[in-house]
Amino acid sequence: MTVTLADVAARARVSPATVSRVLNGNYPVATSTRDRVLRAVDELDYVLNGPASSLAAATSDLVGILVNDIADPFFGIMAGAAQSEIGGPGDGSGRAGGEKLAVVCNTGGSPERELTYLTLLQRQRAAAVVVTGGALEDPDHQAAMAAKLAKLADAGTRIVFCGRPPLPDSDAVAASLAFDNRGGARRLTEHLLELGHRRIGYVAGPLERTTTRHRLEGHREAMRAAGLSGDEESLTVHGPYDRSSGYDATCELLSREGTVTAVLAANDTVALGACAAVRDHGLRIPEDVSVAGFDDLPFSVDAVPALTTVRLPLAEAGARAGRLAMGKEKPPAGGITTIEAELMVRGSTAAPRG
Amino acid sequence: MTVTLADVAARARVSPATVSRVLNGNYPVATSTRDRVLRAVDELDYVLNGPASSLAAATSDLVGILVNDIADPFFGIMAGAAQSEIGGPGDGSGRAGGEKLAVVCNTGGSPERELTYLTLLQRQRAAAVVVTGGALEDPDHQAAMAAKLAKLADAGTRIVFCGRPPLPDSDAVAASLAFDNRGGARRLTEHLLELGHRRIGYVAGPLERTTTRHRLEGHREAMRAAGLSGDEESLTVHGPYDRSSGYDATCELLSREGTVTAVLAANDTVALGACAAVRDHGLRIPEDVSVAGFDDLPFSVDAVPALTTVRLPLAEAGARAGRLAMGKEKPPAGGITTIEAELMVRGSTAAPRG
DNA sequence: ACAGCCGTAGCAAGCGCTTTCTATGAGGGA
DNA sequence: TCCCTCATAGAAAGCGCTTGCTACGGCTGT
Repeated sequence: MTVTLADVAARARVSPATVSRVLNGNYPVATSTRDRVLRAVDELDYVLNGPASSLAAATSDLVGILVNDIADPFFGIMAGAAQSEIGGPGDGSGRAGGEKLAVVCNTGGSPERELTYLTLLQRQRAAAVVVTGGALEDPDHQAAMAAKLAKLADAGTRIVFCGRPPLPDSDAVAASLAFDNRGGARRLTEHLLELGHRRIGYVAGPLERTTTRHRLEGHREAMRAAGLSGDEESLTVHGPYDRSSGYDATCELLSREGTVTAVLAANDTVALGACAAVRDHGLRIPEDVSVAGFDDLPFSVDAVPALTTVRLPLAEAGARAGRLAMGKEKPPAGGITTIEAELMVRGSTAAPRG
Repeated sequence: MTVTLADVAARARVSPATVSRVLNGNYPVATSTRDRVLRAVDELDYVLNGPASSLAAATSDLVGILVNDIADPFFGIMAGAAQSEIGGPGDGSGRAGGEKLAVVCNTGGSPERELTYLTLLQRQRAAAVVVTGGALEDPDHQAAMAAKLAKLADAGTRIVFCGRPPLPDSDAVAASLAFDNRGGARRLTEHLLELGHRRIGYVAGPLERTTTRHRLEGHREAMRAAGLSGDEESLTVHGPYDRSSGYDATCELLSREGTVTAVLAANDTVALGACAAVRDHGLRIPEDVSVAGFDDLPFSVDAVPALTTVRLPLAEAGARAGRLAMGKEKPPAGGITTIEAELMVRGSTAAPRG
């Protein structure tokens, strides 16, 4: 029924070993032989049996990319960029050689699924894994991750973090690309402070995520530096990284006494919800309330008014992570790189009413 | 170095066969034996060798999801929904059993990559493949796809189309879920006509895609039914499914003589670009120009004004495709289902000025 | 002219698992 | 009491491929 290596060998009148070597192209094969084999492959429409070959060679061409939420462009952009660095052809080159199967796995932000996917990839003896997105700050989960990653690394899987802080005390991760969330949030807050804002609400992400904490810390650093550290608790609301969370949190912020003149959102999606809430309260942006986001996703420039935010070079980071995963690029010394975040000042922030 | 089935067997003092059976759970094993084996698995931290097991069983637990653009939430939402139906635990159930590895592959809209990914999945003997997104209308590519899919189906891979028109003359595809793009576009256009618009610009997607054609056809049907079929060519501009295409096309539309009073965009992302262009021309939405999108992506409701669009039940469709791929749900008779599109009238459309 | 090499190709031994077929022991019916 | 049956476990034959080692010519060097 299905064509095997042996069939190709028979048709090309060579041994299976030779066919294998032609296909893998790492052993000298005479040109005439090679041509004969290739022709046979073509004529029989032969497709290598991946499991068999992975078993025999003890390696596979699977590369996994873990994301928290595949419906969120934040991850989509990184994953897409990584995938194009990893994927076989289509990146311009010819047909032969390192055709990796780059696949993205959606954890939905769930720690169990994260671990499960890692196990599944371990099962498949994945060649590499790119883990994106902020980590959970639960020590148990961190330990479980570290253990799992160590095992993967042991088995020869190259591991790269992208947009995720490095794992402490672990040499399993070949390279970590972390965004400067803290610095970005600090600069964003400083921008607001310079405009004259003093009461700044902060709609934070879920409590137990590193990304959330770093951004919040950056924000508070700036506030503290300006001598404004009193109302931290009452001006911060936590919620998931989605629009409705931004809406609800902003409603709450606006209803508290001593109303804020600006709202900083955990990310651009949350900011969109915040904008809606501000408007539904009959307030104008930025005249009555300034709003800012984080990430600079493509839609942010199209918000009305355009969203002031912090740009994260998602595509570049993803591409770099892809290259690192493929071993096309050498990891930085120490394995850790911090990627700068750039403040994008646009129409949604202005001086508070005077 | 790495733990194998035999190691587990030795530790549990049973034969490898028994361990295998415990792990696959489809053969009677005494409870005491099972417990012993499970304990050994745990103690040794055993992880099944996927390739080996796929090779021996001639099946794998890989399920591929092909998308055109992973950075586009249109695909992200479908893929995410499909993936949660397919993925192992985390969907609430316990630990055992059908833990499939649902992975999404990003074709970037390139026909070659589409085919390449299909080959790669064929190599891995994927259990199922979900193909999303509109198809290319190139006969050569369609034929190549049909051939490739036939081979996959032959090898036992279940194939499901999601948001993609059925492949003619092929029984390789187990089920096709197609969106009613034509009907949606028709109703959207009718809405505009009822408001009194007569000169309606259409920013279409790339020429050679089924989605583009169907939406355009629906639009023109409605126009023709209203006796407005003269200016079709001059009122249509084609471009990719992205924001800048919407911007550029709308600029062009607005600069042509006999300016349009409404712009219909190929999808919501394009509509965002269209809105920006309208604004940059010093025109107001919807007072001067109405704008409408398609898909009803999450951000559309947050546009200002909120975007009139056509809702496609992406999550439902994706989930259903996932279930079909898993064989959890029986394919409809004939294998083809058309999914209705719902008109969402919001603030971005209104009657043209007087 | 002969030994030694290099360039190629084949042999055969697994890789780690699944699964068919067979073996064994404990009960139960006659 | 003996045989048959059911429940459970093991033996062993692959699944299709890779790769270390061996084999075989024809060349080169002396």
